[in-house]
Amino acid sequence: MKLATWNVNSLNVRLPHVMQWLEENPTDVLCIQETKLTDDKFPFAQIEAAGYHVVFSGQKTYNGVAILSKLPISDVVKNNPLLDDPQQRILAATIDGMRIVCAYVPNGQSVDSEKYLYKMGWLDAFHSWISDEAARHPQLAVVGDYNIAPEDRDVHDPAAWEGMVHVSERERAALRRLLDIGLTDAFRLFDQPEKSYSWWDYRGLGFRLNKGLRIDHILLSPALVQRCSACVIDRTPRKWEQPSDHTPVIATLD
DNA sequence: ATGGCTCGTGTAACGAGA
Repeated sequence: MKLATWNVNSLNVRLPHVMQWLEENPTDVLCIQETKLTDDKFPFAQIEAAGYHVVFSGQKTYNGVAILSKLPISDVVKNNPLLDDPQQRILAATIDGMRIVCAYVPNGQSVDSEKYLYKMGWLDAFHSWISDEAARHPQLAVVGDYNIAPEDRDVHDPAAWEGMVHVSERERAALRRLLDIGLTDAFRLFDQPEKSYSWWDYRGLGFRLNKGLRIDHILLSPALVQRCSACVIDRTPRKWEQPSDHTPVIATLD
């Protein structure tokens, strides 16, 4: 089965891209971030017509997450029960015996901002909750837009980005703590092309010059690592007209 | 060089994203 994550930067704008991408790339579970839609405006009918079950949790203007699945979805949890967070950034569900967590980690804006403190506190609570989920669910996948580039090789210009939000040591340490629970970055299970990124700035020819960051991740528990035979980033939809600034990451689980 | 582009909101700029 194929499990994918994609920050679509407005599902209202990107629904045609999602539909086209799913047609061309048979995917069993797709986790979406930044739907930017209240639940009453979520386009569930179009998605169901394409043969998917779907659950979603959104709000006005910002954030919002969804899980699309060919197989039925059960035991849905919205948000981290350990954090009182008005922002809709987390959706967890059980599909085909796997526990799937779809997460949109806060951006953080800049290391000296209030939003950075919110990001760090959010990640701390996320770690506590995911520890519980890992203990409860041997087959666990924690996927989404982490807004953290794990290592310098995940950054197009590490010198220019040193200490900045998305690459700061505190953020990287928070991500390593998640891995220390027993999760593995599926992308690094395999040989990958150099300069592989999942996000490129809209400005300044970011994509054409491959000035990107790898900040979208699929983290797998040991039982799912055993099943994982591939993990790739699909740059194709970033080349389409009016693209999201992120592009899908896909893991194959046998 | 602090901009560069794209969203939603709401119908003009502005905040946010990364």
